[in-house]
Amino acid sequence: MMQAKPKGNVDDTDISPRDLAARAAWLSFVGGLTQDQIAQELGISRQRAQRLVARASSEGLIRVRIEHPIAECLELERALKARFGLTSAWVSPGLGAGVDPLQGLAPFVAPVLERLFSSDEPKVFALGTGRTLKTVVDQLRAVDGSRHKLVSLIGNVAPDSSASFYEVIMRFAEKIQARHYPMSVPVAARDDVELNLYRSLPHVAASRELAKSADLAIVGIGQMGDDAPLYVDGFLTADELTALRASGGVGEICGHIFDAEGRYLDHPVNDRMVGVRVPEGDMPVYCIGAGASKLAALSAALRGGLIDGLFTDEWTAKALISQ
Amino acid sequence: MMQAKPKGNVDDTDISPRDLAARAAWLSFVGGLTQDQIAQELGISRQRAQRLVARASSEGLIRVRIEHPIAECLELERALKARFGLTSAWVSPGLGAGVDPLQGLAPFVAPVLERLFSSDEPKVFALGTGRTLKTVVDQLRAVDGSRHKLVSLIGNVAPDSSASFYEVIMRFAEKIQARHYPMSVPVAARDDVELNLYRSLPHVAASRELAKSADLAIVGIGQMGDDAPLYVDGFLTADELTALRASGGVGEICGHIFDAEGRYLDHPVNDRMVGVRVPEGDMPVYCIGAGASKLAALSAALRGGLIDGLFTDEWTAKALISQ
DNA sequence: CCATGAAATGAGCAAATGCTCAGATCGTAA
DNA sequence: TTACGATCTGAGCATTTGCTCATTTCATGG
Repeated sequence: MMQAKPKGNVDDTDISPRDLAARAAWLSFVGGLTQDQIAQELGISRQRAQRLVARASSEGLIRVRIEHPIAECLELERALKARFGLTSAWVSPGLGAGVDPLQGLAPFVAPVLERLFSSDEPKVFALGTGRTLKTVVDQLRAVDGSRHKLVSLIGNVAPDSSASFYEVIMRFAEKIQARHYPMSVPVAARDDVELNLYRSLPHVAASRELAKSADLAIVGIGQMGDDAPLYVDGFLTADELTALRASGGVGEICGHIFDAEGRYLDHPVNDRMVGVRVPEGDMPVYCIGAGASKLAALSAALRGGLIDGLFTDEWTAKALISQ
Repeated sequence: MMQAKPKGNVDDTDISPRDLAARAAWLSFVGGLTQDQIAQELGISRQRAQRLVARASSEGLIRVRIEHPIAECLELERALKARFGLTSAWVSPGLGAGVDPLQGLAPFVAPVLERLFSSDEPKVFALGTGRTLKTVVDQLRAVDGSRHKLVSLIGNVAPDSSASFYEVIMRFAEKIQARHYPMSVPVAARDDVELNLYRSLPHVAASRELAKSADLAIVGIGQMGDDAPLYVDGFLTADELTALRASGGVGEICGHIFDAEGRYLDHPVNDRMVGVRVPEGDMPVYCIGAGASKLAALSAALRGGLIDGLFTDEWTAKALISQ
C-alpha cells in the first residue's frame, strides 16, 4: 500500500528497541535520573540514552498531562457555553504565536475523548475526518471501548480514487477496539444519479442510518480560504471555491459548506455529498478546532447552532467571545 | 490540627501562582518551548519560568506516563499469575538500585486504580492504610467515582490516640468524590472486652459489615523487620515484635500478622485487631508492595493465597519468581 | 569475496537547565 | 517611621542536555 520504507512508525513487531526507549524514558521522567545514570543503569553510552529518551518522546511513548485546570481557561469555557448556548466546552491553554494550535489542542482533547469512550454503556460515535481528528487520534490512549460502535459521517474516497485521505475512523477503531463502519464510497458524487446510486448501496445506506442515530458526533471544521481543505484535497476546483465563497461560504463540516450565519448553502456541491449532514435529529455534535484560519468558520457554526460542544484553544476562545 | 505554616501544599484557594505554574509547565512539556521562550510568552524572567516549571513538577501538577508496555514487565506479570495463581498482576519498570521503589510503583499503580474507579457500576472498595497506599493516592487523578463507596478495613486511631496516622481513605474519597466509611476506632483493642466494645459500636459494626461485603480490597503489606511499621507506629512494643518474629511472623496485612507460609498467627496481638482480616468471603484482594524489605512478607502472602492481585515492581517480581 | 549505502555510534561543542548566593520586596510589629 | 524576617527575584556558574559531524557497523547486492 505504502512505500516499503522500514521507517514506518506504525506499530510493527519490534521487540527490543522500543522497549528500551520506553525504559529509558521511564527512568528519565518518572525516576528523574540523569542521562548518565540512565546510561549506567541500562549499560549503554550516555549518548544512546539521550537518543532513546528523545525517540520515546517523538514516537509518542510519553504522555504528559497537566493536572491543574487553569482558571482562565475554565472561565473561557463558561463564557463560550453562555454565549453560544453550548452544552459543553473545553479550552486548552495556548502555546504562543508561532506554534501550530493543534500541538496543544490534540493532547488536551485526547483524554476527554478517552473518558467518553470509557463509558460502560455501549454507544455509537459518528466521526468526521481531517487533519485535526487525525492528530487527536494519534494522541489517544488505547482504552477498551469494544462495546461501542464507530461510524463515519463522510465517504472515504477522494476524487482521485485514493482511499487513504485522512483515515480517521480506522485509527480510532484500532485504539479503542470498537467495531467500525466506514463509509466506503466517494466523499462526493459527481451528479444526482451517482449520488442516488451511492446512497442506495446497502452498506452505505446502513452506515448513513447508523450515523444518523448515533449518540454523539465528533467532527472537525474546515475553512474556505485559499488553502481550504476541500480545495487542497481536490474536492473543489479553484473556480468552485471562488464561486462558493461568493455565495457566502465561510466554512464546512464534513464537506457541507455554510455561510457566516451557519446556514448551509443551497448549492449543487453541497447537495452531492454522500455523507450525513450535521446536526441530525437530536444527536449532539462536538467540534474540534482552533486557530486564526478557522475563526470565521467556527464563529459561523456557533452562530448557526450547528454544534453543541466545542474543543478549542485559549486564543481562539478569546477571539470567538470578542466576536 | 496541623501547624499553621502557610506552606501547606493542600489545595488552598490560590488564584494566580499555581495557574501560572501550570501554564509554564504546559508551555514547557506540551509546547516544547525553551525556558527563554516561556519567559517571553508569559512576560517574566527566564529564571522565574524555570522555577515555575520546577514547582509544577514538585507539586504534582505534571503527570507523566509511558504509553508503551515493556515486554519484560508483561512477561513478569504473566509469570507471577502462573506461579502464584493470581487473577491479576501489574509490574512496573524498575528505577535502579538507589531509588525508593514507591517512586516508580505509585505513578504506575495510580492509572490502574483510576480505571477501576471509573467503572460505571457502583462498587464498594475496601481499603487498607500505610505509606504505600498514601503515596499511590497522591498520584491519583481526580476522577468522578461518586457512585462508589469506600470503606476502611482497619481502624484509624493509633495507640497514642492520634487520628492522623496514614489517613488514606479520606484522600481517596476526596479524589474520587465517593462516600466513605472510615473505621473511627483504635486499630487494636487492648483486651477482649475493649475489642467487643469497639466492635459493638454501631458505626464500627456497619463499617465492618460493609467491608466484608466489598467488591474489592486494596491493601498494602507490612514487613516485620526491625523497622516494622507496626513497631515504628507504636502498635507493637519491641518485645512483642521480637516475640512475634520468634513465633514465625514475617509480614502483616492491615495489622494481621502471618508466618512464612501465609498463615495468620494464633497470637493475642492478632486477635485484638478491630478491623477486618482479609481474605474475607470471595472478595478479591489486591496488594500493592515492592522492595527488598517487603520480599519475605510478599512471598508469604502469595504462598498462603492471601491475595488475588499484586502490584509490584520489576525487581521484586523477579525476586519473587526466583523464590 | 568485496563494494555500497543506510543506520547506529561516539566525540565534541553550544545551548539549555538547575542550583546557589546575594540583594530586593513586601508585610508585620515595635 | 523604622527595624525585622520571610519570601521573592535575578545574576553567575556548574551541570546536563541536544545537536552536528566523522567514524563504525551492518545489511544488501554485485
